[in-house]
Amino acid sequence: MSMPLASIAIRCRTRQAVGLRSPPRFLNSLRNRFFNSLEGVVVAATIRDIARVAGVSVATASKGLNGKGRMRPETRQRILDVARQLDFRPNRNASSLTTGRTYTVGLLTRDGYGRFTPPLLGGVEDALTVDTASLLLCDARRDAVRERHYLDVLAARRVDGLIVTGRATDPAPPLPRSLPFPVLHAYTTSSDPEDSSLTVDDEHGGWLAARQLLRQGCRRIVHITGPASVLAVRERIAGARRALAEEGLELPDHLITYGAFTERAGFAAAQRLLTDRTVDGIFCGSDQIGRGVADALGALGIRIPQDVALVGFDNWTLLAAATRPPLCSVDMNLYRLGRLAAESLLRAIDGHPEPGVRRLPCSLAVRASCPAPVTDSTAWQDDNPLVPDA
Amino acid sequence: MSMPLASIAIRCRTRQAVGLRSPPRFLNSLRNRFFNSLEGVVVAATIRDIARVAGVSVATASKGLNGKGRMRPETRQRILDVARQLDFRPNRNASSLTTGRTYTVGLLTRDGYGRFTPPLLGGVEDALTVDTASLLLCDARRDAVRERHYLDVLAARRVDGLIVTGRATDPAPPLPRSLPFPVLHAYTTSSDPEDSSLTVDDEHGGWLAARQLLRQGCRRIVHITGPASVLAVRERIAGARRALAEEGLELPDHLITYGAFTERAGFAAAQRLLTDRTVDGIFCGSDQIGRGVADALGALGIRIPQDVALVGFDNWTLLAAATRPPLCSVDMNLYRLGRLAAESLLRAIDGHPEPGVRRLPCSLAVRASCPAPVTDSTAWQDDNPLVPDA
DNA sequence: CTGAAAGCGCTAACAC
DNA sequence: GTGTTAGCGCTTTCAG
Repeated sequence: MSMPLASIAIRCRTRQAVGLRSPPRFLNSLRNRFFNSLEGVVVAATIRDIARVAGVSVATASKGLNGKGRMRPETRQRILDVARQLDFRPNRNASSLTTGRTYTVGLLTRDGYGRFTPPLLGGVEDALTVDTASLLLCDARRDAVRERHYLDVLAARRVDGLIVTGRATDPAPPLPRSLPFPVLHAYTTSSDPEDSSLTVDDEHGGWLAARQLLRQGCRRIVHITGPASVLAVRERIAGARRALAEEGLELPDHLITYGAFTERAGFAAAQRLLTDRTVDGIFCGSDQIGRGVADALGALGIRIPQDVALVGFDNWTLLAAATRPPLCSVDMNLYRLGRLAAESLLRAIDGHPEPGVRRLPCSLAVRASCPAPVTDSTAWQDDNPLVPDA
Repeated sequence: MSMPLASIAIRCRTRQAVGLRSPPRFLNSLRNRFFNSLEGVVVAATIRDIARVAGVSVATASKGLNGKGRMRPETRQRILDVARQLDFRPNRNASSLTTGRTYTVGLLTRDGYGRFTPPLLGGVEDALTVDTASLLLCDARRDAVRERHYLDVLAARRVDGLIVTGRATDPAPPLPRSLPFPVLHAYTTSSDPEDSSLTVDDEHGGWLAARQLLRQGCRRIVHITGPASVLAVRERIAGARRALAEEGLELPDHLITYGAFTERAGFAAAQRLLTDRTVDGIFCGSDQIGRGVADALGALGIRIPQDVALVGFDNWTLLAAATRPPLCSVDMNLYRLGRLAAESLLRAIDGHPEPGVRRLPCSLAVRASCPAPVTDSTAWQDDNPLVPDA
């Protein structure tokens, strides 16, 4: 019963090498079953081996292995035992031929592996493993040709679905329709409302940031942020205005500085703004800006948060925690976004697409630059093990 | 000749949904050929469709599509034309069944998607696309169970090879031998000398850093770095010592501060060290440390580089460029490392493994904190489009 | 130069 | 309960 697998006495390291020296017929039928091992080449067990050794038919072996159909418990057990002994690994490529499911989803990034995609990746992968699905990675950079190419590759591999990520939440031109798999846009969004997109609620993030400054007691709040051409920038402003309005305050245009999302820009803007010593709170459009602002305030001898409180955006721990003092920041919960995106895609694959754009709320990571305690559930939960941390 | 594909009049969005309502026999044979499109479900063309429409046999169609064998040029052309018209996409899972190659390689990271893996990813992917191979992503975190699980998954998917990355260059316990595919360790290394590893030459990096400080005219150089338990830390020290020795100088133990790779640690160490005002150069073990050091010097009124020159490590543009002044830094060329790792793996897949540990030289990104001109070819080439930049 | 036939590893419909 | 049979889409002999 525990009949060992044949171990062919050719010493070599790869299937390819074997393929080259193999006589036409004999080894050919074994072509994709070669394993390397210390003893040389070993042949991977197929379901036929299992069936033979377990003394059942191939069909029964299949059912036994997949827990399908009805059969005597001891038969099933025997099949499973044999499979374990022979170190059987069902060839998923073969099974997908008949089932039509590959349990593979593609991830197409238009952003390389910049700042936003990696945290997403972690969430996506975690959600997919539940369904034993795997992730196929495609980086289209910002190149339409590459993108087209990858879509072909993904189609050729018959992925069950696709997640698209990008560098901004702005609606991007949709992928070609009539793709042979459902698509879900994560972080980035599609301009076609029929598509499914899951992204960040930047309005909410802006609201959280401003409200935190208000709680800290700030009354004269200014905003230093990125280019106005970026949707997220405009939405965060809208959110901040809503928070201020709730207290009867305003964020007029002349108190907003648009620029780059960089430390340098933050530093320069802060120097300029702080000639007005009545400012008591700054909402920074990114942690990089926040970092530059903090440095500028430090240089000017302005105390944080006593004189001016600061809230950043992104909760990029590495940066926010190293700021002096540590930077309170809005977290976009990208890990969770990835997770939910993958779950939504799995539902779409199961025939329940969820078209339209959905936005996920942000949370707040309270730190010393604006330490007012957060009493409700918007506090940042550390469910993001994948943020590069220090 | 341009006979259109049948377009079944069932409106629905996914194969699954079709599968559910499909009568047993008829649609069953079409199970994995459903496509979505505006008109409803469309059936993907198979090689049989091509053959039929082109008026040849399946075998001929196959040869024609793959450019194999001999055949009349016009026959081949006809086949290709039909394939294009029918938007034919060969099912790679099916072909891998017969060829034994999946043109898929796995990437197993033990580091999540932290600091070092993403730049690597870009290089790996670029090298793989040349071979039309795809990347299957597996994040084992630091969990042995997950790792074991993923190895099974990869085996079940019959990947052609595997790249393993990790968070440090220290030799890690090898994967189980007798894996059914060749393995290449990138950045991380295997403690088994039979395995193939490609990593960074930290000794060279340390040498570059110290030599740059020497060129700047520094004579009393100190080193602030991470924990001594990290191999890279020790190797960089060895390299720095070699550079200093070339000038008859030394880097005695008491001028080395071990700590964490953080800004905070760099800041504190610099404050302590600079009570000794004869120090004129600091080699920082990471850009984070460098950043902290620069801030400390700034606070002490010490000018960079006039009073003290600074060289960092990692060339993490985001950090190094934002330092005041911008931080000169050693680049580990991770994009290139990824590229070369993938190329080496492809050779291993082709039967030419390259066992042992190979180390790739570093380069130097010269910036204002230590601006001595670099005359030779060790200057940092900007072939790393994937470093998150600003 | 082309095609018929066999087979890759696995699943599923249907008899027995 | 279990086995027989017929595929999935593609490649590869090998005979014509």
